[in-house]
Amino acid sequence: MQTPTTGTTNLRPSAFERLGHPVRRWIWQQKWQRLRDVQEKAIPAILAGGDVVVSARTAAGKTEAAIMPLLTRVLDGDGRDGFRILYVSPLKALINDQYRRLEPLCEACDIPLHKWHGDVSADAKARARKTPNGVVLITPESLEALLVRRGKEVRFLFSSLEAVVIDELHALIGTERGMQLQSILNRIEIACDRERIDRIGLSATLGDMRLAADALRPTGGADVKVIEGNDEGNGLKLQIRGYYETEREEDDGEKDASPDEDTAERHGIPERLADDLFRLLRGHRNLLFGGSRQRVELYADRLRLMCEDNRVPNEFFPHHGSLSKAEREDVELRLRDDPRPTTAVATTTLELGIDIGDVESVAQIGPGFSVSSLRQRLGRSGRRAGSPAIMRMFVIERNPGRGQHPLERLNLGLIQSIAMIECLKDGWCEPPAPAGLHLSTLLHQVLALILQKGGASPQSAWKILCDRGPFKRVDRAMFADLLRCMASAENKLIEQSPEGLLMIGEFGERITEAHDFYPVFSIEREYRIIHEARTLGTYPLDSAIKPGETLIFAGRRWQVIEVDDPTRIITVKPTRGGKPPRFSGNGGGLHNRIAKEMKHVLEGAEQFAYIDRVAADMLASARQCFGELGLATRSVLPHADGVLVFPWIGTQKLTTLTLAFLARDFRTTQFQHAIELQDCDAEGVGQCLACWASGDLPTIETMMAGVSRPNVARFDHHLSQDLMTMVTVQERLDYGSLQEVASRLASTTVGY
DNA sequence: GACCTGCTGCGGCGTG
Repeated sequence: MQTPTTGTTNLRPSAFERLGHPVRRWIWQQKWQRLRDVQEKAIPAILAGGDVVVSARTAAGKTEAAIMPLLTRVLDGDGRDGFRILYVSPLKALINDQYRRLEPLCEACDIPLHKWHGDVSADAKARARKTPNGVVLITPESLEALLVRRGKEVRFLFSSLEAVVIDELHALIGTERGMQLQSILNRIEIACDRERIDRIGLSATLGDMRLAADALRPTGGADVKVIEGNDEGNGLKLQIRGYYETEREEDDGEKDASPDEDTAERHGIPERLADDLFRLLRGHRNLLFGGSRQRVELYADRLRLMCEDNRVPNEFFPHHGSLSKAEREDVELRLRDDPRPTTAVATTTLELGIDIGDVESVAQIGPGFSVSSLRQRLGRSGRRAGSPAIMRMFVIERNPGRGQHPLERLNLGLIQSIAMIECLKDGWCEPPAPAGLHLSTLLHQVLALILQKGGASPQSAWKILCDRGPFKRVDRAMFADLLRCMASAENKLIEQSPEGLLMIGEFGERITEAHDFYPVFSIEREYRIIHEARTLGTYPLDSAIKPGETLIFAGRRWQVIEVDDPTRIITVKPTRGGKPPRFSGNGGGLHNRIAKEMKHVLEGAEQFAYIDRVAADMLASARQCFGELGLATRSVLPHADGVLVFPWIGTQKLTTLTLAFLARDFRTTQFQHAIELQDCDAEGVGQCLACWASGDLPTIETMMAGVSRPNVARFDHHLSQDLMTMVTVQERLDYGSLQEVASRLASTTVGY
C-alpha cells in the first residue's frame, strides 16, 4: 500500500486538493484510499458557496461531504467571532454520534466543536454562548429555545455563520417540525440582516430532488444546487414469503388463561412463521421490523422463548420509542460493537441514521406503509463489499376458505407487498408532502417571535413569518384571522399593547413559560414502568392498567405490582404470564400510486420470481377472486345488505370519498383499500356517484361534520372551526379529487 | 391499521 505522505494516493486531485491543509492531513491519517463519490461532487459545490442539497444513502459519508469544505471555508476566513457552522440534527442520538465522529477532524483544524441539546449541561451551553465560535451541533428545539430565551444575543451568536447544515432533511420535509425549522432559520437570517445564510441539506435520495430543494429554501428552491451520490450498491436480494394465519378460537377473551398458555400464538404469530424467523435470523446480524410497538414486543418475546426452548443464548431484542434510552442503547451497542449475532426487533426507531453498523439482512412483518421507508430499511444492509442487501417480507393472510368476505379473499396484504416491491424496482418512492397551511405551527411561531423580539406588530409578524418566511400559503387576511383567534376571550394567547404591538396574553404565558413550549409536535402523557429502580420504558396513560395484570414489555414478561397515579409510575416484577401492551397511534396514509399498482397486480397474469410458493398460491387465489367478482370492470359490488366500493386510490382520496358518503347519510365503514356501505344497493350508490360526477358535490362544511378527530397537530385545539376546516381540507383531504374519482367510479358501476 | 422526534430558568441546598 502506498504511504499517504508520498502524495501518490488514488485521491482525485480536483476535490481533495482544494480542501484546507489540516483537513487533507486528517484524511491521510484516516488512510482513506479515495473520497466517496458524493464527497467528490459536494466539495467543489459547497466551496463555491450557495445552497446545496447533498443526497446519498445512509452512511455514504454525507456528513463529511458537507463538513470538510465548510471547515475549509472557515480556515480560509478571517477568524471572526461567533458560531461559524450550525449543524441541525433531528435526534439527540445523532448529535452524539456526529460529535464522536467530527471531534478528531475539528481538533485537527483547531476549530471548536460544541454539542447543544437537552442532555448537555447548562454550564457547557453558557460557556459556548459567552465565546461563540466554531461548529455547533444542535436540535431544532434547542435552537428555538435559544432564540426565544436569548433573543437579544441572536446577532452576536449567528452573524458570522458560514452555513447551516440540515441533517436528515428528508425526515423533516412536509412536517410541522420541518416548518418550524425553516421558520427558525429565516428568523435568524432576518435578525442578523443577512440576505441568505448558505444552507446545506443532507438527504436520502428522493424520487424528485427538486422538492427537497424547495424545502431547503422555500423562497428560492430553483437556485439550490442538487448533488446526488452515485449509489452503486452490491445488488439486492428480495423475497416475499406467505403465511396463513393460525386458526383461533373466536371467543378466547375472558376464559381463565393459564400462565403457561402461549400468548404469542393467541395473538396470531403462525407457528411456521415463528419457526422460519428463528431458523433464518438466528446466528446472524439482522433487523426485524415489526410494524408496531405491540408487534415488536410479541415477536421479540416469542423468539426469546424459542431460544430458551432450544437452550441457546437469547439474541432477539426489542427496540422502540416507548423503551427507555438505556434499554435501547444496550441493543444499539450490541449491534454495533458486539461480535455476537443479534437481531433487533424494531419499529421505525432504527430507520434513521443512528450508527448501528452494517447488518446482514433486513426482515419485515407485513408490507409496511411506504416505499420510501422500505428503501431506507434496505439501506441498512448490504454495505460490505460483495454482500448484497437482503430483504425478506413476511406476509400473513387468512386461511384459504375461511372468511368469505371479499376483502379477505383478495389477500390485499400480499398484493400491497408485491405492489410496493414493484414500485421500488421502478425506482419510485413517495414524494414528500407538499407544504400545507400548518396553522398550528404558525400559531407557535407567532408566540416564539413575540418572545424573541419582546413584541411585534401584526404587519411585521406577517412579513417575517409568511411573506419572507415558510408560511407562504397564509395571506394577510388569513393571518389576521389567526391573530384574532389567538386573542379571543377563549384563547387569550396574545393581546395588543396600546402602541399596537402584539404581546403574550394571560393564557399564552402558561404555554410559553412551560418547559415543553419548544417542540411543535404533540406529546402523550405516559406512565414510567420501573423494575428494581431501573426504568424499562413508558406506557400511554389512556390505556387503563391495574395491579395484578400481566404484560409483555422490553422483551420480557412482567406482573404489575403497583400503579401510582400522582407520580405516574408503574412498578413491575418478572412473571411467566403476560399479554402484549397496548399502544395508541394515529395512523397514516398509503400513496395513490401503490393502490393503482395493486389493481394492476390483480388484473395481470405476471408471475413474480421473488415470491415463495405459499405467496404464489395466495396471489393465484386473489386473482381468481378478483376475476369472479368482476372487479376489473366494476368498482361497486353488492355485498350482504349493502355494497363494497373498490376505488383503488390512496388514503387521502379514500378518506375524502368516505366523508362524502357520510355526508349523504350512508352507513359507511372505511377500510384501507375499500369502503363498505350498509343498508343500501348499488343503484342508489350509482346515482349518488353520478350526481357527484356531474359536479353536484357535498359541501365542505357537511363533509367536515363527519370528521371525528380533526385536531391532529399540537395547537389545533386553539384554532377556530373555520381555520380548522381550512387546514383539514388543504392538508388532510383531497376535496379536489372527489369529482374525478366519482366520475371514474360511476362509469364502472354496472348492474343496476 | 403506525411510527418517530424534543425541553429553560431559577431557587434552594450542599460542598470545596
